[in-house]
Amino acid sequence: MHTVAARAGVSIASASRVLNGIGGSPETIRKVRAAAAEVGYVPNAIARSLQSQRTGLVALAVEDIGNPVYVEMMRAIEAVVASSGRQLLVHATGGRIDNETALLRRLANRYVDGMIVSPIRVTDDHLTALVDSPVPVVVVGQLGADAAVDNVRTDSRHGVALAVDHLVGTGRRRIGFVNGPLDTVPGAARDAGFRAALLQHGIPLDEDLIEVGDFQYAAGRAATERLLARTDPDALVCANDLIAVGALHALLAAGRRVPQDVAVVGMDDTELARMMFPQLSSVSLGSAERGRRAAELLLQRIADPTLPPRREQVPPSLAIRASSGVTPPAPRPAGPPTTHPSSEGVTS
Amino acid sequence: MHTVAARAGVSIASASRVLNGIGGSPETIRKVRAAAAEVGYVPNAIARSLQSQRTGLVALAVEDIGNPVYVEMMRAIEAVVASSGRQLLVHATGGRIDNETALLRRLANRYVDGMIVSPIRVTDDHLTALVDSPVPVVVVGQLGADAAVDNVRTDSRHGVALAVDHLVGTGRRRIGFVNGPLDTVPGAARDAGFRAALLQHGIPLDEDLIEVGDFQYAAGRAATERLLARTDPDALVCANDLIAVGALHALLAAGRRVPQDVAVVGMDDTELARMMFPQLSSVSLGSAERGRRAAELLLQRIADPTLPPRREQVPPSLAIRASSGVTPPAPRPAGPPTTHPSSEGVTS
DNA sequence: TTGTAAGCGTTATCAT
DNA sequence: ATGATAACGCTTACAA
Repeated sequence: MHTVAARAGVSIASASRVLNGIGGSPETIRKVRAAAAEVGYVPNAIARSLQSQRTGLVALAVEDIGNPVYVEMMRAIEAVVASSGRQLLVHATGGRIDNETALLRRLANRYVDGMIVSPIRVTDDHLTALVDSPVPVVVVGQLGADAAVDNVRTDSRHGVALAVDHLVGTGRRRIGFVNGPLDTVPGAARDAGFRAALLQHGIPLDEDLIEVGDFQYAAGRAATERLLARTDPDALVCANDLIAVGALHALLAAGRRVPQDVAVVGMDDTELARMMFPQLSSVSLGSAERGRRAAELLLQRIADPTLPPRREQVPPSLAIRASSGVTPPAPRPAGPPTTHPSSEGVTS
Repeated sequence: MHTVAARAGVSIASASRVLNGIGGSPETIRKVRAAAAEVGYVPNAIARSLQSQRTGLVALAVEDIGNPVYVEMMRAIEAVVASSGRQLLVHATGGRIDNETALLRRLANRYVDGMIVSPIRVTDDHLTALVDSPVPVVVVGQLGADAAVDNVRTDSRHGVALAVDHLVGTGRRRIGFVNGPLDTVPGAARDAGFRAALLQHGIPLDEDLIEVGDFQYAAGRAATERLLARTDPDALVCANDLIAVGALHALLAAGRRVPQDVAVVGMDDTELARMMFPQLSSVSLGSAERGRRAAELLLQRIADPTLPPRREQVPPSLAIRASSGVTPPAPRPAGPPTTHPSSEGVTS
């Protein structure tokens, strides 16, 4: 900038004005533009931000970008964020809470105009960092009732209940549950939901039917193998779709037919559920909708930081597909996946 | 900072020193720390970066985070980047080139210490932006031979040839090709590779056997449906794994058995290929390895910007699985997916 | 319209 | 060890 101004023979202020398109005589504009082009001037966004107190950047922190549920959430967020002229940056924390806190510290210190965070583990320390963030933060996921942060959640306990209701309603009684880690917020909520749902139906709890792994494909498969080695379920509720796909593999490898011998229901209702054979029934937790709302809350708060903390809730719903259908499916799936899965109902 | 210094009754410089852990008498340290805690001081990273000329951030721009190949690449990059104490931010461009250029302009202007970009379309304008970037940039993907940018590539033409060789070698003759858009770099390269490979084997080209869509699941399915409506292939090469999954659905829906009637080979060899029934053969383009190398090149260049432009190449390889096996598979897959797919060879 | 100068929030240099 | 003071690169009153 200094160089450009000198080269154009004008003051640094005039150069700045021209480069920002405000004012300047035709002659000045010409000279400055020429000088800028000659030296290949590119503005330093950091310096500009120091002055303007904004960056035009918004960040999203999730545990695992490999999980399609976060991809869907990200897409919904991106659409909203882009409409405000900002750009979205995503960071995968890998579930390492120190990493997440570090990110929060670094990014929230003004590198971005705001953040959306979807933590699966949340400590006090972490919560403090969220609340004290210098830039607006919106949390997607369960949070203590009194946390003073904008928050969009779903009711995953109810989501699990939907799955159990459906399975019980179609005659299943030995219902297994393949969950993620219990020290995570979603893992704990789903565990509680599963136990409550069985109780609701008067089905005695058999701990052998509950198995825990990570929220990932390989872990889901391994967990299901352990479960099958010791007991014999007629249905499996899985804490997310990645686990459900792993369970499907384990079941088929063990010679079980799905859904005839064992029905499978996943959670998150991602594209992955529709990609499988048989297509997976899955509980939608409204991830895209939660993302969209979180982004809107964030934009509102960026516009007006004095807003009181808000909380929104998106209800779960169940998409029933072949993996838990009551009619025996053909050896191979009958048709291509539909674009709008929830339109498929159970046929009985 | 100003406030903290005043409150502690010391100069702004002393406060800065204490907060950065350099020097200060015990008494000063105590006072400053106390003052900082009282007012809830958080450093402004933007201001710090203006001074230090670094942010500790590295960005990765890819077309579509929903594509598992980019997830794998991202994980490899993240591992390297994290080892340098930096954090990785990802941006999905959605293939919109203006978006990518805009991102480049914004981020590369010092918001990040460096960028890795994997463009699927590249215009002159775009290339200029890459070359002129104020911060180090590494490109993953094909680029003009003379582009003065660090570049990690694979040979996707050869990758397609591997697939065709394998199919021809197992007796297939009517080999179809479901590609992505021809106006993308990978789409064009794969198209050329397919045509060259057929020629190599003396198989006459039948344009009916070639179909084009997007690099996505739904597009792959639709493209395959169009192809099946007009001709009758005994094998299908797909330009990536998402397309291959779509093709699998279209084939099964049309009553074709895989691999007995139609063999299917995907590309990218992502986790998705191992998740399907039957498991998909796929050409690995070494995405994780390319990511890892790109990250290393970037760190080197950040450390020494005077380095000459470098170019590295990662060879493709073929993982053969059930979808193109010559032995008729069981109605259901025989076993669970293996962690290391390339160890599975064809059995005949 | 144009130039001077005062920030934006830090860090770093240099006397003291 | 500490305190002025000058950067860092830019924007923006305010005067001229």
